Amino acid sequence: MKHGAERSATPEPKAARQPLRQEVVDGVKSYILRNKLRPGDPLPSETALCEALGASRSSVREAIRILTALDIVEVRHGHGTYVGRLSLSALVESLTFRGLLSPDDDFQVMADLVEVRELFERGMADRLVGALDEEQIDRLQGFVDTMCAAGADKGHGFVDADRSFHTLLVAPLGNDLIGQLSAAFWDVYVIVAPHLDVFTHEHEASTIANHQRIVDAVRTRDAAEFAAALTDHYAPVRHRIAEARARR
Amino acid sequence: MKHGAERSATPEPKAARQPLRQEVVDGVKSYILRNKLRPGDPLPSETALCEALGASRSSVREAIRILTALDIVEVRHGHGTYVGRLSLSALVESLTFRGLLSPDDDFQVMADLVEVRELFERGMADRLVGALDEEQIDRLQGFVDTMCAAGADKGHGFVDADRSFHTLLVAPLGNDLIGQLSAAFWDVYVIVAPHLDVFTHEHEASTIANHQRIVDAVRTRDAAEFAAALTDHYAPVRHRIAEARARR
DNA sequence: GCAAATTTGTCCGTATGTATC
DNA sequence: AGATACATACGGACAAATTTG
Repeated sequence: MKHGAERSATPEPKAARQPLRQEVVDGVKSYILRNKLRPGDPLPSETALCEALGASRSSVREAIRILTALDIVEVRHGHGTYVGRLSLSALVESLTFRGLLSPDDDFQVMADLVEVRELFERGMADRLVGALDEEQIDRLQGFVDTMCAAGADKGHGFVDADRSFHTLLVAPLGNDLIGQLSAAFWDVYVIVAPHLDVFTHEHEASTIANHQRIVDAVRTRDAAEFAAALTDHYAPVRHRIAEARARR
Repeated sequence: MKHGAERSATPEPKAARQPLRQEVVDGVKSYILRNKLRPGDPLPSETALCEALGASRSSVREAIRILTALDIVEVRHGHGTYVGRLSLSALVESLTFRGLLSPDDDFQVMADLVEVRELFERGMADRLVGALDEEQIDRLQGFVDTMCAAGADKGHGFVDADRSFHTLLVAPLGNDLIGQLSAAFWDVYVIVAPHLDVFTHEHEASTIANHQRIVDAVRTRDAAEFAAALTDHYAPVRHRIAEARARR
């Protein structure tokens, strides 16, 4: 025997042994938890992890790749490895690929996605119209104005403002998960839609008008009007998806 | 020069070049999309991918690790690599770690999680009481009966039935994403809660009673009672989290 | 600005464990 | 049981990026 001579701690003669890289994954996770590290904190170098965990550099590197895919660690070339931001980037990548893969009725993924976003905002309508303060409403108005001015920008400014608008809209709930999920789904939609002939920038004027209506409803604290405005905002999106689906 | 002699396709003299393994990641993704593969379909072996994409085993293997973390590919030792199931397993791992990492008020993650699950079910109450057919309601009742009988089982049968109950509850929406997110959040909760001294198996009797009430409300197609039953079901969970938070 | 040191990125060769036929 | 194909793991070497003296 030359390589995997001993697994030191646990021989595990019969039980199905997990790959060594998985032990490294767990080891790095434990290290972060044990030392109560925060996103951005430095981690030991690859060589240090090798001798600390008793694995070769290949195994350590593969483990690090897994952890980076989950945004649990972050690597900077020639600099070092650090604790990641724990974002939902893995969800975005996973859902994006799922959206691109589906063969015939792939649009179901997109429809589901938009429906959840609408559910977040409509389901929290009562709390939102009460929780948004004047300063936040002004910022919402600012994003609407930006969308108006971004007609020539060909998308960049427009979609960014749209994303910021909906992110800020659910922010005062105090539920970070909802905000991050909403943003993640928005990202997936923007990436996948162009590949499916779902035209997003067709009716910019009406999209802006609907956003304006949402702002007005929030400003007057009218929950019913707020919910109605959301319905009218998402209906065209739903319609465009159904339209593209019918084209196949 | 010996190793990175040529990047064949794109020299990219000035632009910030991405790591080779990322090109392999994109290459495998493109391969799956190009050939319209489905979950379970076989992928080329590592050596085949090496010459096809012009990369070494190390780079290919690291790329595969990234793709397995996202459940885009699945590897069976000594057998081969296949298209993965595209589940939300990465979300579960990511959120679980986030839940375990938080320093002082980590319970916010758990509270957010439960709130989203409740939002899914309460926000869709109207549609759910209409969409669930008799056969599905009978199966819901079956899970409640299982929870009753699983008192001695010490959790295993109990939690499984609980998971199945809520998964089936949102299934008739026809929105797979909601079902998978709901299940993923449930998994995270079950994994993280024990580490935070959130006692889940304390009031089994009342938990079962609340599930029974949900079933009864669905059977009589009473949306208001259904929503009320959900509130009473989730209130204790929320309370237990707040209770554990107060203990610190 | 330069050179050295540190750290990650990539490659190769080889040996081992695992599953299929 | 043997043969084959495949993934797993090791160790060493060099390339590229970054920081620092």
